[in-house]
Amino acid sequence: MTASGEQGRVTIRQVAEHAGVSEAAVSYALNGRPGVSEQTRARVLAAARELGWAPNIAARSLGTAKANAVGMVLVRPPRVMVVDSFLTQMLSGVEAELNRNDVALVLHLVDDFAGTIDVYRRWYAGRHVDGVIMTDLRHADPRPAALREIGLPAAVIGGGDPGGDPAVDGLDLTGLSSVDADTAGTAQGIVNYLRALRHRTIFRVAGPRELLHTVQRDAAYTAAVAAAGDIEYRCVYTNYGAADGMRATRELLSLTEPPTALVFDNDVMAAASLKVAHEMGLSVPGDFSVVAWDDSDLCQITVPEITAVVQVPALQAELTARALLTAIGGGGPTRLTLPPGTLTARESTRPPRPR
Amino acid sequence: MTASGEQGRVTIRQVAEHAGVSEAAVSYALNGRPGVSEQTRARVLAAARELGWAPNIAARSLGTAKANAVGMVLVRPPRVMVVDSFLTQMLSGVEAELNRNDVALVLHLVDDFAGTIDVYRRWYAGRHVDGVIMTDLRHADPRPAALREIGLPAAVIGGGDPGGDPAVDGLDLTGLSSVDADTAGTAQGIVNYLRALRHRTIFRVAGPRELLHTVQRDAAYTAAVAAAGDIEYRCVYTNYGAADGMRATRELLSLTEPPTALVFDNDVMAAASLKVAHEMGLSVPGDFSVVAWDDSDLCQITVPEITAVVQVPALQAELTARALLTAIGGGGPTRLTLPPGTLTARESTRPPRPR
DNA sequence: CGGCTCAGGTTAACCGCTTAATCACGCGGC
DNA sequence: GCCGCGTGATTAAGCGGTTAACCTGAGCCG
Repeated sequence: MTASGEQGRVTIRQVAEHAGVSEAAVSYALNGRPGVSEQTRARVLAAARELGWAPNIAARSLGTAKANAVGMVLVRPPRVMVVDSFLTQMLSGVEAELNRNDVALVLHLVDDFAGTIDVYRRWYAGRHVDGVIMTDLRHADPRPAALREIGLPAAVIGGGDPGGDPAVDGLDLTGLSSVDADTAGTAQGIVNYLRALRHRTIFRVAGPRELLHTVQRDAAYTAAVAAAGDIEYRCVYTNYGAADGMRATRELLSLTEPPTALVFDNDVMAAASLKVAHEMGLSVPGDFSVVAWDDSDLCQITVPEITAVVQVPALQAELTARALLTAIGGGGPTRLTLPPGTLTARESTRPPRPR
Repeated sequence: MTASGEQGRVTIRQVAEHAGVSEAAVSYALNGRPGVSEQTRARVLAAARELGWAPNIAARSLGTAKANAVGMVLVRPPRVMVVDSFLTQMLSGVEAELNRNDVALVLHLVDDFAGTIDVYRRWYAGRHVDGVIMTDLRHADPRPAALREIGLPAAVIGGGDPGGDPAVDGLDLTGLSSVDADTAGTAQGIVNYLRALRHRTIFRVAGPRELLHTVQRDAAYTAAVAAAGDIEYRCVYTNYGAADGMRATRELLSLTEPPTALVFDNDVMAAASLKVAHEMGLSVPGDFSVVAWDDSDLCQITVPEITAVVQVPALQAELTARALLTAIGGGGPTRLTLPPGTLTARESTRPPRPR
């Protein structure tokens, strides 16, 4: 702290001179390794602090063959609004864990999904990162297999419920870590809630079908509806965007047998549905109820406020990062499931109008 | 591509053997440097491709004393929704430019603003990055001076209009690069637009006062209003959040002399104001008009749709990244101003009700 | 034909840190 | 009194590139 801003960074050598020991001793001392007495260790530490030394990570990486960094490749454009909020929460969670372990986060945006694997390959070959974190797993996603082939440790945020059938998902997560929310539980919660309000026709506006995320929810809803036994369920897929949400909502509400409740895979589409209701002269929750899976401020600035499920992506991401670090450290892969999201009832849900 | 997944990465040495030349020749060839014939260069390149070689960045960094990376430190939590969208757009822009130059982006989130400078210091000392990109400059922000002292090249997204008075802003941007939008022009555009609609009382719900961003807009609006000469202007500061926006809106609309138009520093607050209008039994744009500075999907899913100013943060960020790379490369600092944002008129603005 | 130049290559030092191998030395045991 | 041993240190060999300095031979000139 004292001596910064000088030309030429402080190296271990200067610390060694200053403390009157060899460079190796400094290295041992600074890394908390045996081989030096507590006394010299203290002297070295003092010297390092005094000179404002910080390890040259390039040198360290070269020596240890570890990058002390993990990478994330995102596909540009990062979809839409909500997802932005999701993204920042995830980054926040990931970083929380990485910081704790002095591991850096390298971010990379690619234009097309296909480019992702090339980046992984380069990262591996160049020892750029020690592992990667993935999100937005897709149906038949080539990344898990590629990473296994490359030999790069990886963890995935929302990787799929344990027990997800590889044959169905088109992917094999062997060897990868993953942390997922309890999709089945959440869907059940939503269905039960609406059913308790006496809704029997629940339609869903989902995300893109390619996303594993969506497919998982498909399965979860289907199961929940089947368990209830007396509910009519139906689903259309979208791209998560506001315009998509509006189109889908219009379509579903125009059916001869319209639903009494609409559930959305994100908050933006749920909010957009209110505009459609307005257009069509319908009232929410008078004519139909609305539930959003994924909460945000947005759900509270609409009229009516939207009933939503609260998830904690930051925590999920944090645990994923932890799992990755364990895997990098040689521990086996972790497979974790978080408790279901909790539903916050607001103004957009109510028993259906008796007919 | 062919030979990946083998144990032990491919080094320059193996490429050299494979091509039948020395390691140095390989280095020259791969870096497009003179010293090898076109013929051997081609042979080396072929060998490298065939073996799937990629430079070990640690080794390269150590040799060249360049990290080939730039860093961004963000303060957690990343404020709110909109800003999330801003963030992703910025990252997208930054990455676009960095990718083009094979420079990595290192992201770091800190809990308190104060920690930022320590990170910069460590990054510099450890040659972690060659430069940093800043956002959200504050009044009396300590970062520019610190970076200058440390000697780390830096560029700031939205750094302040050239001509901004250091004495006023409490900061000195000497030596730093910055790319800003034409705040003055944008404010003028908004004021002119509303004035043309015959609004004479325009109140503003602004962001946090600590942000330079907000202060710049203060100056811009004040100037625009002064130029018009016949407008009553007034401003309250918030934290950008939906709740803040609602509170501020309520406050301003409850004045004995309420405004006929409200301008907001972001889209979330503008959207939230519609809810307040609803609460108070007022109509938009019947009772007052609404303009958002910063556009997003959000402005199009509300009823009425919100008139907004479109900015291009991605471009701004991209140019900032470019400026940083130039600075790192030894070029002088760049100071750039982008054209004003363009106003998109939607349903939330209309001439005021004659009284 | 000797010597100079220059393109095309090679050798080896170095970047800063890690770590295996080595060493000095004091001490207890036989 | 000598040997073996453990402790606390040092020495030196990499890690995988970059690059200054040096070498070699062909081409050219006077």
